Amino acid sequence: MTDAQPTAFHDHDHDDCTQDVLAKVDRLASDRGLRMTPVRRRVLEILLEGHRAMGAYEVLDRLAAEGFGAQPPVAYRALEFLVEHGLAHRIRRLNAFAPCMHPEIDHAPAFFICEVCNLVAEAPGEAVRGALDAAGKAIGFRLKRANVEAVGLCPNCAEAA
Amino acid sequence: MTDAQPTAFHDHDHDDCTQDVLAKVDRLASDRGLRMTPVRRRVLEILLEGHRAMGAYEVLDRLAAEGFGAQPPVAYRALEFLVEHGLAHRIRRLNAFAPCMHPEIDHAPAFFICEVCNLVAEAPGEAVRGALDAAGKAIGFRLKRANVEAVGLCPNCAEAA
DNA sequence: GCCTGTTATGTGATAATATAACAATTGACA
DNA sequence: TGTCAATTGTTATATTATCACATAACAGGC
Repeated sequence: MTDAQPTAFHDHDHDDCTQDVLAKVDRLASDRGLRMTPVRRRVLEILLEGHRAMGAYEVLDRLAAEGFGAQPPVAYRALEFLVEHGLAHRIRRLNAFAPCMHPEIDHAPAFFICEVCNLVAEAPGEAVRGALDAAGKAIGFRLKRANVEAVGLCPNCAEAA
Repeated sequence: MTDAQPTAFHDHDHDDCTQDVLAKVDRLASDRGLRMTPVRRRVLEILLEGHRAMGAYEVLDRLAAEGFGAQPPVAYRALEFLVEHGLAHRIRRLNAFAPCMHPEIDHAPAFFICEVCNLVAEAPGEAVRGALDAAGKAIGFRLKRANVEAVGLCPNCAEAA
């Protein structure tokens, strides 16, 4: 089951939120034999610090400051690993990355990006994906992956406006 | 009304297809007072040459070869103009641009990108958009724009595989 | 243990994509 | 025809991403 309400746009205990995801990831990594090396885990933690998408170079700066390698491939490789294994998502619209909030489930996420506060929420996208599948089927397209990214105002910023 | 079947993945008279879009654009431009200057029109024509997405620098090379300016802003500005007025779309996944095949109608396109032959089809995305709207509404998000991009195999390449 | 193939990391260099800033030109139209 | 706004041209630079190759860590067989 997926959360009906993504936490991003709501007050919540973010430490809990983070720990929850990390715990899921640890379990999942040992189940699947993924190697959560120091860089990779640290990158995920960095992404998890806020419900924002982070550019590779922003991540890289953090890594470099902490004694990891300081060249772009260090960040890109870790990010690629996370994305590849469903532990993070790439938000194309922002040329940035966000942690996956549901690493085990919900593998058809839709992203809602607030253009004011830059918060990014990962919402269940099954219905969207269903519609997309149907549209693809209608034209004989064999759909593998999709990215669905919406831009607009989050509840808080919408109210403020 | 939107085409039920996008032409991209099917045999068709591409000259007709191109002329059709250009004619619509001309009409629309004069209706709305858009200035289809030489660069802009040429860029649109270049995009229309195939049902592929084209990078800004690829467009730029073509422009430069034809005597237009040879610097990136020349291409980016024309592309931005086209996108802004709904005459082209930006395919974030590819860092590239595709002509709009329905410049007047269908303003919730979903894109289907073939990972083998690189053809890009613009399919009606009303249903997808509807589902996305609903998902957004459920979390109180005021949706402004969205990009929906699917990657997979077009009918031809799927059959070949 | 220790060799060995594989996977991961570090580093330098560079490619590809995109924008800022400002000058020169063109077009609209009073 | 003068003037303002929009467009184009050009230089420079910012931002994002990858290549290529060396070094290090790890896993499994022996």
